[in-house]
Amino acid sequence: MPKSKICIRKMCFSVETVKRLSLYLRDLRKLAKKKIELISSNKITQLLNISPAQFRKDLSYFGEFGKRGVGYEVKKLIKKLEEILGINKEWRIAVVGVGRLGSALLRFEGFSKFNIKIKTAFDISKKKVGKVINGIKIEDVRNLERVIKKEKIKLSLICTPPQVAQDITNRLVRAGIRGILNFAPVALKAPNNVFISNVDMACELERLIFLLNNER
Amino acid sequence: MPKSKICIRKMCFSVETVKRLSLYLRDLRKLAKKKIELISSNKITQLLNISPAQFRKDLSYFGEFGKRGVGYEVKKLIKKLEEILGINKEWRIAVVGVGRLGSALLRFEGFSKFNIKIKTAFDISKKKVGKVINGIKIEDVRNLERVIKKEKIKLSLICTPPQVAQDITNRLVRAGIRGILNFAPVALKAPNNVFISNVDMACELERLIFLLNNER
DNA sequence: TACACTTTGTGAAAATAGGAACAAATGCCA
DNA sequence: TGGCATTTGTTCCTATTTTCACAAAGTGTA
Repeated sequence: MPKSKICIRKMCFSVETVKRLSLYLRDLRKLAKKKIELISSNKITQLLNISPAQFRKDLSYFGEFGKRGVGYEVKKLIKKLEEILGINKEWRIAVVGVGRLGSALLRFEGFSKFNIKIKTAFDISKKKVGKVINGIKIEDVRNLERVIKKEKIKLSLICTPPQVAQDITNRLVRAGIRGILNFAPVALKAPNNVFISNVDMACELERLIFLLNNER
Repeated sequence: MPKSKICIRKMCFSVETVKRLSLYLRDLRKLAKKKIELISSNKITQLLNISPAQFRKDLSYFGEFGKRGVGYEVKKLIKKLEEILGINKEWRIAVVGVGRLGSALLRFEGFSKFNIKIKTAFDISKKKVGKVINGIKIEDVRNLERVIKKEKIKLSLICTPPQVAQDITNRLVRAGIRGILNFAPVALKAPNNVFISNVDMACELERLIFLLNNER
């Protein structure tokens, strides 16, 4: 499988670049909080374990944001990154599966920083349907297609058991979803124009165990 | 920063290889459940969006596990992968921070598949300390070092607010922890001999938003 | 203005990862 | 047994990613 590449402005870069942009943005926000106005590529990458050249090259795909001999204006760069990432406008998302993880996510306040608003949630259990968590009403999963279409939601989190995740994916795609963040431990299939990203605790833990187990 | 590499048996491979091993293992277990005894590199990678050559190369770092003209014995390969990953023996871990995510993890049954046992949990809140969730007693975070050392725990999950995650990391390292799975949205610093892995919802979501925002 | 310092942006080089392709090994069937 | 069909393990080549290194551009000072 070829690594996915992204091409805009006649240049191509990898998804890794995009992930790093998020990291930069997070650190820049911290700096802004500390009232730091100017930062060099050297300083900002010291904390992140990324090389300064990488930082500069990542940004270079999108334009010139620094001033030679000076560095980068923190506030300005934050604005630019928010623009590049697309989080300068609100994104409404759905959560499918209101188990322990799903309900933790419904209550998670951190999303608003990225202009993400959980608009609706779905579950199959009679007990949960109709309940309201953190202002979000839990809908019957049978109405998934209808609600997603009506609300024109384009992004969804999947927090269901792995056995039903693929079925949910198919239904989400049919309903017009274009991006899925999958927490279920299963590799999902979807058309090429639907982006899937996996949060996989198992893999990460196993990686750590492998490393501890294979030292020296 | 150079990409981290792992070298054993005179060969070097990337952490990506290790992550893929986890994916292979997961699929092999599914096949075993379906009573499938033999599988080819072609078949198993079809589901995973990985090339057969990649699969074979990943395995080749650790030995020869297939039979030419035939394929791989599912059960045998599962055993081998468990051995390679180090999950053939029990790993006891700690969870620091019993908020919504932390308590969801304490109740998560999926760990046992990887021979992972949450041995202890820590929190700062008086309300939570002493409570037992899913058989796991919540300890006062002030006793972190003592308990970790006494129980000889080597792996920990961090589910605290980001502001305290670095301080917790420092204390865990002092107590002898060798691997950390970090859920807090912050880049943690630790000595080179301590492995850190991040589960970063924010980055993943931002990546999806970027992709949706930059189509065509 | 001249000169010494910084720091960016970027083309070129180095390092890394991925994939095609094929010899070697195995099974099957006539 | 011989020939054909599979499929692995591995080499070599290609593509991608990261880093190096330096010109260009800006600041500060005398």
